Amino acid sequence: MAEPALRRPLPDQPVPRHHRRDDRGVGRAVPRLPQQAGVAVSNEKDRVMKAITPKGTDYSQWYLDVVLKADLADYGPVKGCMVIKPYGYAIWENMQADMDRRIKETGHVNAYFPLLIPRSFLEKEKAHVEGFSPECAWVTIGGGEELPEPLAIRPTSEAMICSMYAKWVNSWRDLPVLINQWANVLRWEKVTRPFLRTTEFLWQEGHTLHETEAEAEEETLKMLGVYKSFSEEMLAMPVLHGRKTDSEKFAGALRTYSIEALMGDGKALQAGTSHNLGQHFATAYGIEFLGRNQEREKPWSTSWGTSTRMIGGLIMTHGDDSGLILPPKVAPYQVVIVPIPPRKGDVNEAVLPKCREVMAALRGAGIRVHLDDRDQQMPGFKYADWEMRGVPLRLELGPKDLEKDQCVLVRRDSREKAFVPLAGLAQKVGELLATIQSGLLENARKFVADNTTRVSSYDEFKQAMAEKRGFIVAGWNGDPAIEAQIKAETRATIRVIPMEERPAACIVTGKPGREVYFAQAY
RNA sequence: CGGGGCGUAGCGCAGCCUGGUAGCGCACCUGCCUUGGGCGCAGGUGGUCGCGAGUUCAAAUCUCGCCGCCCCGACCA
Repeated sequence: MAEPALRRPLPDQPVPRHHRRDDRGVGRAVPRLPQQAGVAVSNEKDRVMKAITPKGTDYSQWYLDVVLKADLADYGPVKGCMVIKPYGYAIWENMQADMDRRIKETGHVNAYFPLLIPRSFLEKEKAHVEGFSPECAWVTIGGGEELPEPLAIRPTSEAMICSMYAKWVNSWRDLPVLINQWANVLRWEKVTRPFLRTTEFLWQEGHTLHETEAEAEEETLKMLGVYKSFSEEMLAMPVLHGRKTDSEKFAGALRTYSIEALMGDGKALQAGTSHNLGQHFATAYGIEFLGRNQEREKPWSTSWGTSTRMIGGLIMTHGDDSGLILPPKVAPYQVVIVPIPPRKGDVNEAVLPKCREVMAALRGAGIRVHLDDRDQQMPGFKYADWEMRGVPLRLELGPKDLEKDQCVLVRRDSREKAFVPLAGLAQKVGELLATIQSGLLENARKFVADNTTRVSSYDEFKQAMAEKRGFIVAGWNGDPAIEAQIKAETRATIRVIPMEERPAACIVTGKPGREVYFAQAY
């Protein structure tokens, strides 16, 4: 069988894939195939129809192709509002289940707060309302009548939740309040991209109250740590973590921390944020409690969130020119079984029953398995199809394998192929999945390391930004004006200030400062 | 919000310049055949050409207006 073909990415012609009814590739720097009326390139027409734009040709087109071709999402009728399709939603459910477990293990409970927020509520915290007003959507009519007060569709829930907390908290004994909610939020975005920045998105938002500033800070950092380990352990997506500069801080926060991942095109993606809100919201929303010393006090609050944006990060961290590559821990199907039907007249009709048997055995071992028993598709089609969807392991089982009591396992990440005895298969599969999971993280870490540049002059900085982007470690003196200047001149912004302080001279001014991580942001 | 591109079948496109009532590939349906890397053959289904005006005997095609979508940039999660 065509062993060499196994190692070759399928779309071996740079063919821009388009979607919907637009972008003919005109005006874009991408090659087009010569196109006669109706005659797609003859011997490769299928390949042409199904291909994904190679990353190197057009990274953002590659991303959109993968989202659509892997069947993760589709565009809805309203700009920026996507449908998360079952396959994409299954990934989210896997992420959600694990994140939920981590949130609960750190002592939080779930609740649900209303979607609609009265304008007067939102307006109580000045910086907050200013930060969100440009992207807020308002409901002004209800039941056919104009409302006495417009209602905001939540862009985030601090206003609603803090208002409720004001009712609920009376004593230091009521603290801490540790509540999380899973919800949708809406932010009116000018530029949208599936998963990365959508008008409506799904997330979890934790909102907590604490007796002291130290406790609030501890909570803020604890959740940042939860996000970091989730990202690395589940998504195999390595992240930097650290504090945001004032210009990147959440509207109304005292301090914002974030985790930042590096995408395949050298841009950074903020994948989760955690805020120490100080007493700003307690003050604005009138949350007070009677303290241990019998005096009225204001609690310290935090909030932290991760969203469906992480799915975008997942795609761009691992995907290749054949499509998605999913870490086993979040893959809806960890193994897909492709049966190779017996030839006509072949007495061996045991292939499908055997596949079902194998599926049952793997499921019994807790492995998520799908049997692709569609009889109208060729095996080769199925290989390409599931590769596009990123299934970590493909299991082929045909008449020849039955004779030898074996099957064929092919890894999505390395395309390595192995003949494996059916006896003890579940254990072998489990091991392979674990290997793939850790291998993906390792590769991603290597990518980050290879694309992190430490510079000591602004010239080096500019050169690094022009040549490879990625993370750039450089000295900064803490001046927002310098930060703005660097952004204007290079597009790089400070992604995080690392937790550990390392002194370094500012690359622009030469003044004493500290090392920070720069990158162009998504 | 600025720049660019594009709206014709589910998807990708041709037709438009030079008006005459819509075509190709894939997908889909039926049958046969095939199945270890995107099978093959034959026959089918499917479109008020983004919307609205105008010009004309006649508009996918020409004119004007509107709407939408994608990409790049600015801005913001």
